[in-house]
Amino acid sequence: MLKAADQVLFDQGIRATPVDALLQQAEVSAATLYTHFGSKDALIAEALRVRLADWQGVWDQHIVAADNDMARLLAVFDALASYRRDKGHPSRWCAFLAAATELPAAAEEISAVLAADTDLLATRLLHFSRPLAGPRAQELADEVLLAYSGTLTAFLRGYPNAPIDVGRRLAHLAAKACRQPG
Amino acid sequence: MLKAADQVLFDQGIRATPVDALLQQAEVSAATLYTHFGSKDALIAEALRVRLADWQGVWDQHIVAADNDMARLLAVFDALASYRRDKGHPSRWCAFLAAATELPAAAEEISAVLAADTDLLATRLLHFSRPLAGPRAQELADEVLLAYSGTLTAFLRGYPNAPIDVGRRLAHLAAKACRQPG
DNA sequence: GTCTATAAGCGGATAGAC
DNA sequence: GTCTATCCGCTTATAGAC
Repeated sequence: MLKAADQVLFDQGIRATPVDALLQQAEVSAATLYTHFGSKDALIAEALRVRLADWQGVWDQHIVAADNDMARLLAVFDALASYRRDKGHPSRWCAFLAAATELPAAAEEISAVLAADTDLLATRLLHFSRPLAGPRAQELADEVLLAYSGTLTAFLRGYPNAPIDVGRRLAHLAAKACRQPG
Repeated sequence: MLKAADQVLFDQGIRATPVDALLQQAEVSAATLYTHFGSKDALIAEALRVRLADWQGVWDQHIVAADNDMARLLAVFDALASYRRDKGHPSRWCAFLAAATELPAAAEEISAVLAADTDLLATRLLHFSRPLAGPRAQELADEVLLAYSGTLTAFLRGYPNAPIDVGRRLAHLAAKACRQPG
């Protein structure tokens, strides 16, 4: 059920997907969904929570595998590539940003996950920016987050090609600039 | 009517806004909307076309005002700041990207405007990248487009603060790097 | 717990008068 | 061309049997 929801909701669109489509995909019946989750919104929230946990796990692996400060900062781009590659059904772009756009008056339960995603990004990128940029760590973290968000949005836009490479390049430049001010 | 549509659709959300809300905002009646536009989708498409034309005009002004190659490339960020400042009701982020997310199976009329926006960005940024980056112009244009998209998405994410400054900084770095390879 | 069938409400669109 | 009133379909959610 959750797997089906993740696949269809974030590929076809959250609001564009009627509950019936989820039921059909999961091969269960309406009553089952509503006894387990209570509402479509609650199902969305749960699917987002699962997704955030999965994504964090993939990112963790790439951080552990990185062997220097620069690689740890840029691991977020490698993790994104892995996450999308390993997932059978890659979402159209970013499920969290899609939810923010499609559900502007989302239930607290939903917006909390979006905030958690942004917070995870901001916190980790700042952490990994410190050894590279010292006092300019916040500046660097902001730049990398922007490059990362730009990469995600490039999937939605369909342009440019190979957005992960472009975003990674941008982040790399930003990191080098903070080491060599001017 | 179009002004009301632009304000409400792209601030409250396209799908989240019922036709009734647009009618109330514009102080007209349902029949009026449907005789003039034919459908909600057609109204959305027209609002997007108007918005693209306005945006292009603002960008034009900032290009003309720029007095060197670097300023012309970065004018897109100044134009974005102007556009949002001068608009009474700034949209939540980018109307075109919002439409792409909210209407995944959009009518051709709508997706054409999105394609036109991306095309305008890609074409102009490549044009202004040439004098700065020469053979690496495409590379630079991709990077600036990514930084620009990241800036827009930062409005949706609510983070980082001052996204236009961050995006502009990234684009500037990318341009400098193309002038000084390595 | 899961199914079938159905209720309740909303949103987009239209009919017909003026 | 605009309004009032209304229709129709879709979507979410529930009731009641098994």
